[in-house]
Amino acid sequence: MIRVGYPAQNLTLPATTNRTLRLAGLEDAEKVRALVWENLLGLETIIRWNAERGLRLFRIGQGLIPFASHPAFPYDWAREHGDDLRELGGLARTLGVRLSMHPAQFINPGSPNPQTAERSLEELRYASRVFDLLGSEDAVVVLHLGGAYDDRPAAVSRFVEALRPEPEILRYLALENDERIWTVAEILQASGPLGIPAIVDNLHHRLNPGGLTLGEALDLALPTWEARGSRPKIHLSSQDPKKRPGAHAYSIEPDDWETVVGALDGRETDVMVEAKGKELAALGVAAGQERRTVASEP
DNA sequence: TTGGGTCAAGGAGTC
DNA sequence: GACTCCTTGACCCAA
Repeated sequence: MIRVGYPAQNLTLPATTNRTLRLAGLEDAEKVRALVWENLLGLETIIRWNAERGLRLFRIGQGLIPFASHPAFPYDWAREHGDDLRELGGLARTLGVRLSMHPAQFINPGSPNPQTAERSLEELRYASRVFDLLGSEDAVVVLHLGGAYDDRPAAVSRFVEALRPEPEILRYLALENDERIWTVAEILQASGPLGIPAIVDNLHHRLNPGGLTLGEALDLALPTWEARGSRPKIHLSSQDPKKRPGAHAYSIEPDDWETVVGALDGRETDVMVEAKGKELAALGVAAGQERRTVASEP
Protein backbone atom coordinates (compact mmCIF):
# COMPACT_ATOMS: atom_id res chain seq x y z
CA MET A 1 0.00 0.00 0.00
CA ILE A 2 1.16 3.51 -0.84
CA ARG A 3 0.25 6.43 1.42
CA VAL A 4 0.54 9.99 0.16
CA GLY A 5 0.83 13.52 1.52
CA TYR A 6 2.17 16.97 0.70
CA PRO A 7 4.48 19.63 2.10
CA ALA A 8 4.18 22.80 4.11
CA GLN A 9 1.06 24.46 2.85
CA ASN A 10 -2.61 23.82 2.20
CA LEU A 11 -4.04 25.94 -0.62
CA THR A 12 -7.65 25.10 0.22
CA LEU A 13 -7.74 26.00 3.89
CA PRO A 14 -7.41 29.46 5.39
CA ALA A 15 -4.89 27.85 7.77
CA THR A 16 -1.11 27.94 7.75
CA THR A 17 1.80 26.70 9.84
CA ASN A 18 4.12 29.26 8.26
CA ARG A 19 3.33 32.56 9.89
CA THR A 20 6.63 34.26 10.62
CA LEU A 21 8.17 37.57 11.50
CA ARG A 22 11.30 39.58 10.89
CA LEU A 23 14.27 38.95 13.14
CA ALA A 24 13.77 42.35 14.77
CA GLY A 25 10.25 41.27 15.69
CA LEU A 26 11.61 38.71 18.16
CA GLU A 27 11.90 41.49 20.73
CA ASP A 28 8.14 41.37 21.20
CA ALA A 29 7.76 38.03 22.99
CA GLU A 30 3.98 38.31 23.20
CA LYS A 31 3.76 38.73 19.47
CA VAL A 32 5.95 35.67 18.96
CA ARG A 33 3.81 33.60 21.33
CA ALA A 34 0.63 34.60 19.52
CA LEU A 35 2.14 33.82 16.15
CA VAL A 36 3.40 30.38 17.23
CA TRP A 37 -0.02 29.65 18.68
CA GLU A 38 -1.59 30.50 15.30
CA ASN A 39 0.84 28.14 13.57
CA LEU A 40 0.02 25.33 15.99
CA LEU A 41 -3.68 25.93 15.49
CA GLY A 42 -3.07 25.85 11.74
CA LEU A 43 -1.28 22.52 12.12
CA GLU A 44 -4.24 21.07 13.99
CA THR A 45 -6.63 22.25 11.27
CA ILE A 46 -4.46 20.78 8.53
CA ILE A 47 -3.96 17.44 10.31
CA ARG A 48 -7.74 17.04 10.71
CA TRP A 49 -8.43 18.09 7.11
CA ASN A 50 -5.80 15.65 5.80
CA ALA A 51 -7.08 12.75 7.87
CA GLU A 52 -10.64 13.27 6.65
CA ARG A 53 -9.39 12.97 3.07
CA GLY A 54 -7.03 10.06 3.53
CA LEU A 55 -3.83 12.10 3.16
CA ARG A 56 -1.53 10.41 5.65
CA LEU A 57 1.61 12.56 5.41
CA PHE A 58 2.22 16.21 6.10
CA ARG A 59 5.49 18.13 6.06
CA ILE A 60 5.45 20.89 8.65
CA GLY A 61 7.03 24.15 7.53
CA GLN A 62 10.38 24.81 9.16
CA GLY A 63 9.02 28.05 10.59
CA LEU A 64 6.43 26.40 12.84
CA ILE A 65 8.28 28.17 15.63
CA PRO A 66 10.13 30.86 13.69
CA PHE A 67 13.72 31.52 14.76
CA ALA A 68 13.43 28.83 17.43
CA SER A 69 17.11 27.93 16.97
CA HIS A 70 18.23 31.55 16.91
CA PRO A 71 20.08 32.88 19.98
CA ALA A 72 17.72 35.86 20.03
CA PHE A 73 14.57 33.75 20.49
CA PRO A 74 12.89 35.38 23.49
CA TYR A 75 11.64 32.46 25.61
CA ASP A 76 11.84 28.73 26.31
CA TRP A 77 9.63 27.58 23.44
CA ALA A 78 9.78 23.89 24.33
CA ARG A 79 8.42 24.60 27.81
CA GLU A 80 5.79 27.13 26.78
CA HIS A 81 4.46 25.24 23.76
CA GLY A 82 5.24 21.74 25.00
CA ASP A 83 1.70 20.89 26.11
CA ASP A 84 0.20 22.07 22.82
CA LEU A 85 2.77 20.09 20.86
CA ARG A 86 2.10 16.94 22.89
CA GLU A 87 -1.63 17.32 22.23
CA LEU A 88 -1.05 17.84 18.52
CA GLY A 89 1.20 14.82 18.34
CA GLY A 90 -1.47 12.72 20.03
CA LEU A 91 -4.01 13.94 17.50
CA ALA A 92 -1.74 13.11 14.56
CA ARG A 93 -1.14 9.61 15.93
CA THR A 94 -4.83 9.01 16.56
CA LEU A 95 -5.73 10.15 13.05
CA GLY A 96 -2.81 8.33 11.44
CA VAL A 97 -1.02 11.33 9.97
CA ARG A 98 2.78 11.02 9.73
CA LEU A 99 4.69 14.28 10.15
CA SER A 100 8.00 15.51 8.78
CA MET A 101 10.17 18.59 8.31
CA HIS A 102 12.68 19.59 5.64
CA PRO A 103 15.25 22.16 6.78
CA ALA A 104 16.23 24.57 4.03
CA GLN A 105 19.38 24.90 1.97
CA PHE A 106 21.12 26.92 4.67
CA ILE A 107 21.39 23.90 6.93
CA ASN A 108 24.81 22.39 6.24
CA PRO A 109 26.23 20.46 9.19
CA GLY A 110 29.09 19.34 6.95
CA SER A 111 30.17 22.87 6.09
CA PRO A 112 33.89 23.59 6.51
CA ASN A 113 32.82 26.79 8.24
CA PRO A 114 32.46 25.87 11.95
CA GLN A 115 29.88 28.59 12.58
CA THR A 116 27.73 27.38 9.71
CA ALA A 117 28.04 23.79 10.90
CA GLU A 118 27.07 24.67 14.47
CA ARG A 119 24.11 26.83 13.43
CA SER A 120 22.97 23.95 11.26
CA LEU A 121 23.13 21.53 14.18
CA GLU A 122 21.13 23.97 16.30
CA GLU A 123 18.40 24.03 13.66
CA LEU A 124 18.37 20.23 13.44
CA ARG A 125 18.15 20.03 17.25
CA TYR A 126 15.13 22.32 17.09
CA ALA A 127 13.39 20.10 14.52
CA SER A 128 14.15 16.98 16.56
CA ARG A 129 12.91 18.62 19.77
CA VAL A 130 9.62 19.46 18.06
CA PHE A 131 9.17 15.79 17.18
CA ASP A 132 10.22 14.69 20.67
CA LEU A 133 7.46 16.88 22.09
CA LEU A 134 4.97 15.71 19.49
CA GLY A 135 5.91 12.16 20.40
CA SER A 136 6.11 11.30 16.71
CA GLU A 137 8.27 8.21 16.59
CA ASP A 138 7.91 7.77 12.82
CA ALA A 139 8.57 11.45 12.03
CA VAL A 140 11.26 12.33 9.52
CA VAL A 141 13.62 15.30 9.27
CA VAL A 142 14.69 15.34 5.64
CA LEU A 143 18.02 16.88 4.74
CA HIS A 144 20.30 17.17 1.72
CA LEU A 145 23.98 16.43 2.10
CA GLY A 146 24.90 20.03 1.30
CA GLY A 147 27.91 21.31 -0.61
CA ALA A 148 30.74 19.24 -2.08
CA TYR A 149 33.40 21.93 -1.57
CA ASP A 150 35.54 20.48 -4.39
CA ASP A 151 36.37 17.46 -2.23
CA ARG A 152 33.52 15.00 -2.03
CA PRO A 153 35.04 12.37 0.30
CA ALA A 154 36.05 15.10 2.75
CA ALA A 155 32.55 16.62 2.60
CA VAL A 156 30.93 13.26 3.35
CA SER A 157 33.39 12.65 6.17
CA ARG A 158 32.73 16.06 7.76
CA PHE A 159 28.97 15.49 7.53
CA VAL A 160 29.24 12.09 9.21
CA GLU A 161 31.56 13.28 11.96
CA ALA A 162 29.40 16.34 12.69
CA LEU A 163 26.29 14.20 13.20
CA ARG A 164 27.73 11.09 14.79
CA PRO A 165 27.59 12.59 18.32
CA GLU A 166 23.96 13.73 17.85
CA PRO A 167 21.66 10.77 18.60
CA GLU A 168 18.68 13.05 19.20
CA ILE A 169 18.99 14.35 15.64
CA LEU A 170 19.79 10.99 14.08
CA ARG A 171 16.60 9.56 15.55
CA TYR A 172 14.58 11.44 12.92
CA LEU A 173 17.10 12.37 10.24
CA ALA A 174 16.97 10.99 6.69
CA LEU A 175 19.14 11.98 3.72
CA GLU A 176 17.72 12.86 0.32
CA ASN A 177 19.47 12.82 -3.08
CA ASP A 178 19.56 16.15 -4.93
CA GLU A 179 19.43 17.08 -8.59
CA ARG A 180 22.95 18.44 -8.98
CA ILE A 181 25.48 17.24 -6.43
CA TRP A 182 24.73 14.02 -4.56
CA THR A 183 23.22 10.88 -6.13
CA VAL A 184 21.31 8.20 -4.25
CA ALA A 185 24.39 5.96 -4.15
CA GLU A 186 26.47 8.82 -2.76
CA ILE A 187 24.10 9.81 0.04
CA LEU A 188 24.28 6.20 1.22
CA GLN A 189 27.98 6.78 1.89
CA ALA A 190 26.89 9.23 4.59
CA SER A 191 23.60 7.69 5.72
CA GLY A 192 25.13 4.23 6.05
CA PRO A 193 27.80 5.07 8.64
CA LEU A 194 25.25 7.17 10.54
CA GLY A 195 22.66 4.38 10.51
CA ILE A 196 19.97 6.65 9.08
CA PRO A 197 17.68 6.03 6.10
CA ALA A 198 17.83 7.43 2.59
CA ILE A 199 15.04 9.11 0.61
CA VAL A 200 14.83 8.84 -3.16
CA ASP A 201 13.40 11.83 -5.00
CA ASN A 202 12.28 10.69 -8.46
CA LEU A 203 12.87 14.01 -10.23
CA HIS A 204 16.27 14.58 -8.61
CA HIS A 205 17.19 11.04 -9.56
CA ARG A 206 16.19 11.57 -13.17
CA LEU A 207 18.45 14.63 -13.35
CA ASN A 208 21.29 13.09 -11.34
CA PRO A 209 20.99 9.29 -11.61
CA GLY A 210 24.63 8.31 -11.13
CA GLY A 211 24.16 5.43 -13.57
CA LEU A 212 21.29 3.81 -11.67
CA THR A 213 17.75 3.16 -12.81
CA LEU A 214 14.99 4.35 -10.48
CA GLY A 215 14.34 0.75 -9.51
CA GLU A 216 18.01 0.22 -8.62
CA ALA A 217 18.03 3.43 -6.57
CA LEU A 218 14.96 2.25 -4.66
CA ASP A 219 16.57 -1.17 -4.15
CA LEU A 220 19.40 0.64 -2.38
CA ALA A 221 17.31 3.13 -0.40
CA LEU A 222 14.19 1.30 0.77
CA PRO A 223 16.02 -1.31 2.92
CA THR A 224 17.75 1.52 4.82
CA TRP A 225 14.43 2.12 6.63
CA GLU A 226 14.32 -1.35 8.16
CA ALA A 227 16.65 -0.51 11.04
CA ARG A 228 14.39 2.34 12.11
CA GLY A 229 11.32 0.17 11.93
CA SER A 230 9.20 2.74 10.10
CA ARG A 231 7.70 2.82 6.63
CA PRO A 232 10.06 3.89 3.83
CA LYS A 233 9.50 7.35 2.43
CA ILE A 234 10.17 8.76 -1.03
CA HIS A 235 9.51 12.04 -2.84
CA LEU A 236 7.47 12.31 -6.03
CA SER A 237 7.33 15.29 -8.36
CA SER A 238 7.01 16.14 -12.04
CA GLN A 239 9.07 18.57 -14.08
CA ASP A 240 7.49 21.95 -14.84
CA PRO A 241 8.00 22.04 -18.63
CA LYS A 242 8.34 25.82 -18.68
CA LYS A 243 10.91 26.17 -15.92
CA ARG A 244 14.50 25.16 -15.16
CA PRO A 245 15.29 21.44 -14.75
CA GLY A 246 14.17 20.37 -11.30
CA ALA A 247 11.36 22.91 -10.97
CA HIS A 248 8.22 21.30 -9.61
CA ALA A 249 5.10 21.22 -11.76
CA TYR A 250 1.67 22.09 -10.40
CA SER A 251 0.56 18.46 -10.42
CA ILE A 252 1.94 14.96 -10.99
CA GLU A 253 2.11 13.60 -14.53
CA PRO A 254 0.47 10.15 -14.76
CA ASP A 255 3.63 8.80 -16.42
CA ASP A 256 5.76 9.82 -13.43
CA TRP A 257 3.33 8.22 -11.02
CA GLU A 258 3.20 5.02 -13.06
CA THR A 259 7.00 4.91 -13.31
CA VAL A 260 7.38 5.24 -9.54
CA VAL A 261 4.67 2.68 -8.83
CA GLY A 262 6.32 0.30 -11.27
CA ALA A 263 9.74 0.77 -9.69
CA LEU A 264 8.29 0.27 -6.20
CA ASP A 265 6.89 -3.03 -7.39
CA GLY A 266 4.40 -3.40 -4.58
CA ARG A 267 6.71 -2.36 -1.74
CA GLU A 268 5.04 -0.54 1.18
CA THR A 269 5.99 3.13 0.91
CA ASP A 270 4.99 6.64 1.92
CA VAL A 271 5.08 9.12 -0.96
CA MET A 272 5.52 12.84 -0.36
CA VAL A 273 3.99 14.62 -3.35
CA GLU A 274 6.06 17.73 -4.05
CA ALA A 275 3.98 19.86 -6.39
CA LYS A 276 2.96 23.48 -6.58
CA GLY A 277 -0.63 22.32 -6.33
CA LYS A 278 0.09 20.94 -2.83
CA GLU A 279 -2.87 19.04 -1.39
CA LEU A 280 -4.70 19.18 -4.71
CA ALA A 281 -1.87 17.31 -6.41
CA ALA A 282 -1.67 14.84 -3.52
CA LEU A 283 -5.41 14.21 -3.72
CA GLY A 284 -4.99 13.58 -7.44
CA VAL A 285 -2.34 10.96 -6.73
CA ALA A 286 -4.46 9.42 -3.99
CA ALA A 287 -7.40 9.18 -6.37
CA GLY A 288 -5.16 7.47 -8.93
CA GLN A 289 -4.04 5.03 -6.25
CA GLU A 290 -7.67 4.34 -5.36
CA ARG A 291 -8.54 3.62 -8.98
CA ARG A 292 -5.53 1.32 -9.25
CA THR A 293 -6.51 -0.62 -6.15
CA VAL A 294 -10.10 -1.07 -7.26
CA ALA A 295 -9.02 -2.07 -10.76
CA SER A 296 -6.66 -4.74 -9.43
CA GLU A 297 -9.19 -6.29 -7.05
CA PRO A 298 -10.52 -9.70 -8.18
C1' DT B 1 -5.88 47.98 0.55
C1' DT B 2 -2.38 46.98 -2.57
C1' DG B 3 2.10 46.43 -4.64
C1' DG B 4 6.85 46.21 -4.26
C1' DG B 5 10.95 45.68 -1.53
C1' DT B 6 12.89 42.89 1.80
C1' DC B 7 13.86 39.13 4.82
C1' DA B 8 18.76 34.65 9.22
C1' DA B 9 21.03 31.54 7.07
C1' DG B 10 24.97 28.45 2.22
C1' DG B 11 26.56 26.88 -1.85
C1' DA B 12 26.91 26.32 -6.77
C1' DG B 13 26.52 27.95 -11.30
C1' DT B 14 26.55 31.69 -14.71
C1' DC B 15 28.04 35.83 -16.61
C1' DG C 1 32.56 39.93 -7.99
C1' DA C 2 27.64 40.32 -8.72
C1' DC C 3 23.69 37.97 -9.48
C1' DT C 4 20.45 34.06 -9.36
C1' DC C 5 18.35 30.01 -7.81
C1' DC C 6 16.87 26.72 -4.45
C1' DT C 7 11.66 27.27 -0.89
C1' DT C 8 6.82 27.48 1.65
C1' DG C 9 6.19 32.93 0.84
C1' DA C 10 5.25 36.18 4.52
C1' DC C 11 5.95 40.56 6.37
C1' DC C 12 6.20 45.43 6.29
C1' DC C 13 5.98 49.92 4.62
C1' DA C 14 4.78 53.47 1.46
C1' DA C 15 1.42 55.18 -1.41
